[in-house]
Amino acid sequence: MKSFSSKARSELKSRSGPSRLTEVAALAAVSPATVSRAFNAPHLLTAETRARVALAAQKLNYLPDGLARSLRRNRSMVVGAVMPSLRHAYFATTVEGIQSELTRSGYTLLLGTAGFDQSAELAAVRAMIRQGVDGFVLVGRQHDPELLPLLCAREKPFMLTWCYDTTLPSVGFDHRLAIQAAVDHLVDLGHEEFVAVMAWQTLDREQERLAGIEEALARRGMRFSRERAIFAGGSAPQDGRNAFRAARARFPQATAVVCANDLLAAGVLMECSALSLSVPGQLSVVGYGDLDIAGAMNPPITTVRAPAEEMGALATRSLLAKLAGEADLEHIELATELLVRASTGPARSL
Amino acid sequence: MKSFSSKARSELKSRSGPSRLTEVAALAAVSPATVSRAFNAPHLLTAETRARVALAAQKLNYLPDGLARSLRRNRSMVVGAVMPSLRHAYFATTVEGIQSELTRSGYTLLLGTAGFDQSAELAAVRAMIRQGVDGFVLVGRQHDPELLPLLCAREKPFMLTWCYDTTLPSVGFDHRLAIQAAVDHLVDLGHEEFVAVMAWQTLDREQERLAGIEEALARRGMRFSRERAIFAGGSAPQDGRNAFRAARARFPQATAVVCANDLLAAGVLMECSALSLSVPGQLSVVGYGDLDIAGAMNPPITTVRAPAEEMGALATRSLLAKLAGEADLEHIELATELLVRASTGPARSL
DNA sequence: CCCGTTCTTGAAAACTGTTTCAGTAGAGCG
DNA sequence: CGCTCTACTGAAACAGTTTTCAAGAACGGG
Repeated sequence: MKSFSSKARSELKSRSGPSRLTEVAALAAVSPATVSRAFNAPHLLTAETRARVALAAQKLNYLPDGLARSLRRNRSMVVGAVMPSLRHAYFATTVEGIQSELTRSGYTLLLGTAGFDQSAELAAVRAMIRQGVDGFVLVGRQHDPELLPLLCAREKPFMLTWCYDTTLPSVGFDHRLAIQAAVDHLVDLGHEEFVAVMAWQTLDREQERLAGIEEALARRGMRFSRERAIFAGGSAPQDGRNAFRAARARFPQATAVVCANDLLAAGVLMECSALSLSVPGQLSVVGYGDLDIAGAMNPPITTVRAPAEEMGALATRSLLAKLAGEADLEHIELATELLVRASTGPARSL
Repeated sequence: MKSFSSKARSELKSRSGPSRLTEVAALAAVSPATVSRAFNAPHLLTAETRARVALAAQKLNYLPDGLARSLRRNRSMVVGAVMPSLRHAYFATTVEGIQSELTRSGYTLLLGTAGFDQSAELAAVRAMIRQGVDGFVLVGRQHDPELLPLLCAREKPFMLTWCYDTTLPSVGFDHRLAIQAAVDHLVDLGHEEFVAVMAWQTLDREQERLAGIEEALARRGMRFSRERAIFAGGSAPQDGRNAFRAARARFPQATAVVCANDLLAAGVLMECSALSLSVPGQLSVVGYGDLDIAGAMNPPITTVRAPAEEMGALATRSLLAKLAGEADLEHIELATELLVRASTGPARSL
């Protein structure tokens, strides 16, 4: 005991903070290498040594320093995700999916938000590379031109979510097909005059949706002119409300409104209620994304369910597989589902 | 040129990955120390050396390794946040507040979700400590008993959000006062028979709200029995709907419903609409939190605005100040605001 | 011209684990 | 008993920075 106390005193050198590997080693009377093995390759040690180390570690409340370990191993067990925003439940839900999959495998999440700004996204990715993340989960196909080269140069595997692409590792769904289900549904109900309420003009996903609307109508022999798409410049209910007012001013005869997301659709419904327009009696409205709000409105909104959480989870699983050196699906296409609710009905007879 | 190429070749040793500090040093023909200074204390160098290093770094596409730097500096420029969930816009918004404040100061965010489970929260914090985060932003007052001792032992500063406490570093508001504003409003409208629709029985915030309801009524000479609080066991609209159905079965004469959050309130409204109960004609409903959904419902829900983003931002600012060694406010109390909308009205005459 | 400053730079130690390599002890076998 | 083989452990190198200390250069004052 005496030998220990003197040893410990010389080791401690008045250090007070959290304990180091070497202190555990000293207390357990083994070499640092052995302590390291006790944590990383216990099968290499005698049961007795292992127990001694475990006891010492516990006594000192030892937590290995992940930075040092990551530095040496060149592996940090952290993955980075950059989302446009968390205000929209869409992406927040995707983050939940990422999280749950990561913690299952002992990984941690470094999160950034970039607010639909490509250079902010690039900056976030750079910062994360410096922090040594092992891989990335990103959103969408549109990025700063420097982004993908950077990821390649640093050999950081990544997965894209919210888009399906055969040339890039991605998990998503076809925004075109998804919205076409909604449009088809409206056409089946006899609608002929459409307007669209979209969020951001510059976003690729929005453009795809728009193309989807055009295509679906074209297939049924109708024409959708791009003027009939109003860009709200935001995706809060109030934006939808304003956009719909503008749309209605220009196309009063429209009987069907296709919205780029459920918040916009909720705004449209609010305006309808203010105008005493009956939904679906006089006007049918479809949303996109299946937020809580869609089911809660009165009437509940017909919408397309986007597999937000699944995308996060599957992207992460695929990424982790890649990190583990296993081959895994790189291009995953998920299905969407049209949820027919009470905001859509037969076209009013004119 | 010849001397460089041979030098470079010997340096490179067939390494192909991203470049190191020493490689930059070699290319710029200076010592590693100088390169380090070029990044961290440029004023110590001649303009000429600085330029040479900058050029070399750019040529090699050099990004400093944050892990090594953090290890040496004992400072990672990462802060950790553990939220109960991101599905609820409340906490997602708080994360946004944290994020924006962090990026402003060059910090990065390590995010965890713990789903209202204290041991999961503890595990997340442990993992983050291993990853070397500099400090924490957490939610609420209730934690695993080991959590705070752990943070103290590791000398990790932290801030609590969504609670106001004079003994712990925290930024929040008084849940009691907040809900009392709503209750007072209802009493002013002549309501006497209350029920409450709450989410989780075990949550401290819920208990405070409940206490707030009791107190507000007591001050006005009324008594609120705890049986009149129904715990939905969740906070989706559907949970609120079910809970309200149960509440109504037991207290059919109630004219006012106080909900612990807006999603629950939305559910209550849905059930009312299904029962053809007019709101606010026959029943007044108040929510809590000012989610999008509250303003979008029909009628829009009277609710108490919770400063979710501000809490995140202020907590972060205070944390960063502490990390910078500056003293800063440790106990910040924010105000809430009652948003009177159309879901509340005079008590129906019995 | 010499000495004390000040400025700029480099050498080497440090940060904390991991991993390779080599060595020791014990077991098994002839 | 000696040899080989295996199982376990330790010494030392290593990961990529930062930082301390000291040395050399330049410079001004006396």
